[in-house]
Amino acid sequence: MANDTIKAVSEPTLRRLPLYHRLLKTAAQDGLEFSSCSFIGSMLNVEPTLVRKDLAVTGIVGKPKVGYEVKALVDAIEQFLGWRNITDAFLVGVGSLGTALLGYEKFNHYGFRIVAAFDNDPAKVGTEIHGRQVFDIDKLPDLADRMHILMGIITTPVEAAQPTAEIMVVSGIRAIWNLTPTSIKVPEGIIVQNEDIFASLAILSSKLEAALRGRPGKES
Amino acid sequence: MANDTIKAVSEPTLRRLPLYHRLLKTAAQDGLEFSSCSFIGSMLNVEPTLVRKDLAVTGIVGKPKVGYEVKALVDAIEQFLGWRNITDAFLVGVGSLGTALLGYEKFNHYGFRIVAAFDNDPAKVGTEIHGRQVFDIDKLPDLADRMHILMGIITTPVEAAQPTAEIMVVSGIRAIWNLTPTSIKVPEGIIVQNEDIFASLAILSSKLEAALRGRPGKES
DNA sequence: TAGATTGTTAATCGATTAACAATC
DNA sequence: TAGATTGTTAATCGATTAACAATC
Repeated sequence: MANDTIKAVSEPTLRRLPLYHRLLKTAAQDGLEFSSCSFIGSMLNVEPTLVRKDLAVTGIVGKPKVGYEVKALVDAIEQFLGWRNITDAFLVGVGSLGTALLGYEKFNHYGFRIVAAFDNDPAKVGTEIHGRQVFDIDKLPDLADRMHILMGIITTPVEAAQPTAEIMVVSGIRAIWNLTPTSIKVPEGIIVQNEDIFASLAILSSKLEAALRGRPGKES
Repeated sequence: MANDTIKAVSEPTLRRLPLYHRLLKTAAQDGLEFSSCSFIGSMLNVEPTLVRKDLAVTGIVGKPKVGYEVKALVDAIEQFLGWRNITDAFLVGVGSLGTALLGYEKFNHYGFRIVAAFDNDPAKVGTEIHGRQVFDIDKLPDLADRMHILMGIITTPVEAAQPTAEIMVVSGIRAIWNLTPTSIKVPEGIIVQNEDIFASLAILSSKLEAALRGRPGKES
């Protein structure tokens, strides 16, 4: 693989890969050895050609008339998505969502392990949640440095998101998963993934509104 | 369709509207009366023209040289997204994420109110979480019918998502917010919004993997 | 082989960006 | 008025879909 020919993978593709992975992993457990793009596509409502293009990024090649080897494909997707190399992460903001995430046992299947939590609430500092200690936010830079932490998760209230991100960045953290409903600003080279569940809710809300009452402001 | 003048609003637009709303609401509280698209765009890293096109869906018109009236815009976005008409919703699956959602006080700012929760775990049924009672899942159809519930939220384990959706559909629920990492199948006319936080995580994971190992990623 | 399925190139579709006329 | 900003139409860009040759 010549480096200059490799193209950046599109975000839609990255969003579909976990869907393929889940389907194929289940199928593998049920004994399926080979799978075609049409099968995958029909199960997930994705065009077979698109499936083929998505799978191409993993480097796996299929066999005409047979399809792809399911186990190899599952492995290749995991490898591609970085799920095989567990990255230690810090979580900041031990509210209800932060606590929920700390309770997710399966996080390490996705390449992550939350190793410590942080908060600025003295009542929470010093406690332990799902086996992880809660530290004062002031301790983050030193601990991140000593533990070589590269990933941070923000589950603070919205107004604390930006300051938290800045603390993370100066502490050497290079990838931030931001679960607050705001988009944070970071220097060049820092990877940020904003996950705004209220934006998702807005879509549902809007569609229901449209279905029940029709669009406001556009009298027909 | 025919000569229907109402065009469907694109999903990217629907995702940006809450961002504009939040910015403008804060700005209004700070005393800002008028705002231009360039201001909004520069704050949120969105092209001014795109902001203008997005805002057009709300029906609000701006004044050349002045911009848009902030308060009117905030109201119009809320109206458009359906945040002004509170919809009662049922939540199924009282795990860590479900509990976290039940704790969100601000849900009604987004047009929702979770009025009851359901689970199939006898240990949870009969308890109360953040002021909402937990019922057995078998009680859902009857209660949904009597309370005219139109919206359902699924926070069950992944394998229970599809059966739960089917119960919701036969109970008259018309919009489903699915927070499990699987895409559920529903009949024509039912609105579904899948919110897969692990897909978001996959993107972050993949980008970090790319950055650490030299595969070209898509920096934001 | 014959035919299903892959891998790849071309066409289409939709969203974003650019250009520009209207207007306060 | 002059100029900033809107609203709208055209150009661009990128992702999806269609077409088709290669191949097991």
